[in-house]
Amino acid sequence: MAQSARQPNAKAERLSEDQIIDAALAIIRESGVESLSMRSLSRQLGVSPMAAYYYVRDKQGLLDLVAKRALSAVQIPDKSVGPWYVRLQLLVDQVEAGLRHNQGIAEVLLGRIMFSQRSVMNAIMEVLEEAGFEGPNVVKAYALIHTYLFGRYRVAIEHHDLAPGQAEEGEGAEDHDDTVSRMAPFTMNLVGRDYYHFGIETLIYGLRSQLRRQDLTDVPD
Amino acid sequence: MAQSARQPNAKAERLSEDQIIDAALAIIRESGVESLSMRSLSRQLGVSPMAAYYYVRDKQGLLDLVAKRALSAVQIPDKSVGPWYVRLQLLVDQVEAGLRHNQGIAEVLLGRIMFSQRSVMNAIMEVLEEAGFEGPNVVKAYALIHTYLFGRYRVAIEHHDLAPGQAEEGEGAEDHDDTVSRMAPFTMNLVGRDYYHFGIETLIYGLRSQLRRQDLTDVPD
DNA sequence: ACCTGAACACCGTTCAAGT
DNA sequence: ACCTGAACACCGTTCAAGT
Repeated sequence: MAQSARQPNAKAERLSEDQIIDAALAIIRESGVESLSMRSLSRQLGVSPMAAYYYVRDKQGLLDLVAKRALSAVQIPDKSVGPWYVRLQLLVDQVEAGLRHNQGIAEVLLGRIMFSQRSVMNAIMEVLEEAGFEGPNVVKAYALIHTYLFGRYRVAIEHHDLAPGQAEEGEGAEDHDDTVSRMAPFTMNLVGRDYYHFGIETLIYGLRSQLRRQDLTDVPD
Repeated sequence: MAQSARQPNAKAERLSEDQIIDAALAIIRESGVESLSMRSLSRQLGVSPMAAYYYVRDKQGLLDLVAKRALSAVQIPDKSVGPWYVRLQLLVDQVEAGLRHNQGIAEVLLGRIMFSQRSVMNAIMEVLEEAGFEGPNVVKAYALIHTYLFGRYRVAIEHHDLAPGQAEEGEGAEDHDDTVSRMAPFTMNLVGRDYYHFGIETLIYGLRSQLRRQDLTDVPD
């Protein structure tokens, strides 16, 4: 702290990867992923638009760093803690906590299949293997979980919905009907904790059914 | 056909909503949603950049039209065709067919919760109600299906993956290791039909488990 | 009614240059 | 080594204007 001549609360003289990630996360939390740009990042950091390019190859590289940070707290549960579905639950709960804490980050991770935190992906797949999934089914089961975990944040961003009665027809014109929002409580539900639990629970039940089916049909004919 | 003086294979003199949708779908199918812009659309149509704005309010309006068209062929199955899960299967299979035929369109629909083809959403929710889901659970079950159906297309766009052994560490530098693609068959699987069927099957099994649980716990205490 | 053109405030990225 | 500045090829959208 008293080591060098750095100003304490102003910005540091040199950038660092951590500073860049912090700035990016600040933007994402405040205004959403869609307003994170290389240029808004540079503004946040108080540097020139090109400064961050010394640390990341391109914008995708930035997103990878950010995604990695968001899931960095996830701990791989020990085999002793319980059966596979309990450990699976523990893993996805931690991922969900990371997503919830960094609102808007799920968007980034959806298409990247855990490029950054591959260890989390591997842990989930190992649990699935121990559960009894084999070969391509391990990947399929993982991808199903992945899609739900990261995809659900993209669903229903919109609030301004029309009344459900009136369907399409009519040749255009501005239907700016403000009869709005019998749908609003609907879209609300989707980011809530009970929806998350319902979904994960359903997925795990479904996977267990798949295993039972697999056992029955796995006898060589 | 012989009615007016329109040129047959050149572009028509006046735009129409249908022409605009066709042009947008052509771009999406050829180069993906990310390269559909109001400007690329205008180039495709051979008109000025602002021409389409007479027909749509903004880009989101364009995407709504496109999404609606992609699902326009979906037919609501009659109640006589079978139990709820069979009709659910029929519905989602048709949606999937629409998505498959218009590669890249799922992206658009994921965040819009069927803004355009609400009838499909309603049909699915009705089936779920007949299955035995009640109140908020109908929406939760629908959202789960929705997320899988439209979200899975966003997963694993990337092909250039690193070897799975080597984890992170090291202070940067270009790891342009071309040890690539033990992951490549993985990303391939995710757009295949068998992955789709595995996912939907698992979801339906899971939903059936939820119904059984619901029946057991629905007794007033 | 239907479309154009210029303009504004943005993007990501390359490339040469500064310290 | 670390950052800047100018430039290029893009965006979506507004607004006034043309036919």
